[in-house]
Amino acid sequence: MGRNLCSTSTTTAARQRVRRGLWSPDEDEKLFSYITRNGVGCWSSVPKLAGLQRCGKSCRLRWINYLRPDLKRGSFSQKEEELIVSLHELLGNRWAQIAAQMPGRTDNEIKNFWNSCLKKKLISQGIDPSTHKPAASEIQSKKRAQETSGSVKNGGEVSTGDEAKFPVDESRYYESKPLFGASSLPATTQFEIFGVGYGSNVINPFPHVTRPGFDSRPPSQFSAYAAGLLNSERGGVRETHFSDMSGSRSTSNISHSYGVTQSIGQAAAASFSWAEGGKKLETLFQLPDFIKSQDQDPSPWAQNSSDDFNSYPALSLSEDLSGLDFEVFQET
DNA sequence: AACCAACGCAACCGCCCGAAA
DNA sequence: ATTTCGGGCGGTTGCGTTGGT
Repeated sequence: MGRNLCSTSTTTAARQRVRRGLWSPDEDEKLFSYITRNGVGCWSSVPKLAGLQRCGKSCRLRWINYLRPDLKRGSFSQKEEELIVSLHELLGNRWAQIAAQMPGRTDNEIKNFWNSCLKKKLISQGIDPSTHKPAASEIQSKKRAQETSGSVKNGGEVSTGDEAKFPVDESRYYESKPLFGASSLPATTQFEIFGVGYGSNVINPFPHVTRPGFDSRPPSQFSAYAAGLLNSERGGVRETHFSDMSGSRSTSNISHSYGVTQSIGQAAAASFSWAEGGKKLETLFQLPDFIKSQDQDPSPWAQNSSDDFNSYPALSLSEDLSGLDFEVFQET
């Protein structure tokens, strides 16, 4: 079986050829610029074409987990937490599949969140995070409690714990109810969900950074733009390139800013910002005016700021979206 | 102020799979 | 049918940050 040099080669020469470790702002710019211009294609050729001394795999990960403009970022909401738990119960550690149901979130992000927070939270609630059933110790203590109270069910047997009382929302863990409806929404509606889903948290999750021309806009504009970037291979955006490398520097967070010119001749701006300490790069966008807002009427998601994910056909969402043409771009 | 442990997260590793040669 | 290659995925590592002492 073939092996990717990046991931498997252990020769010193091979390792010396590619850079490793944290990405520099310059590398991020190069990768972002390249992908924005050319779209996602053959990752193995990206480093060479983009002028990077990284392996293609590293470029791919950097794009998917960090540079992609449609990433939500920011902390997970309560509803997102619940959705992750529900999906994990269904899918197990299939993070990519879970991420596919959560636009704007990456598998890596969800995986990290699960391992660092949700797992512990479930354990603290007496739930075994791998089975989503009460932990053995919890069953034992419950059994003891029932025995002492004299209200033991089923002759004192505690088989699966399904009937045990538990200090969590039982319906979540013990009912085998379907998580998502089987209905499918019209494509336009799904696009709105997609847009708002991406955009809801995109509105400057980093309040210390000012994004002129962006923060005042409806989120779906950003979303539509982001979707177009990702969809460029399919013709959503035929050609997008950086045209103005006249960066501006400030003393604080904004280190670079660039113009992004669409093939139709209207400009958006993207800028890279490094958070305090220079450790984290944020990709920021100033959106082109030509992108029409698709959610003047709030979408279901927008209306439900409480994000009732269970109301939507999330299991089929990603597939449905893949077939969309993102007409918002073609309107221009 | 200095030290240390815990935590969070970006990045890497290694394996698997499907497509192409 | 077999080999090679590229991409995707889940698991793991390591570093920077944060909070407590």
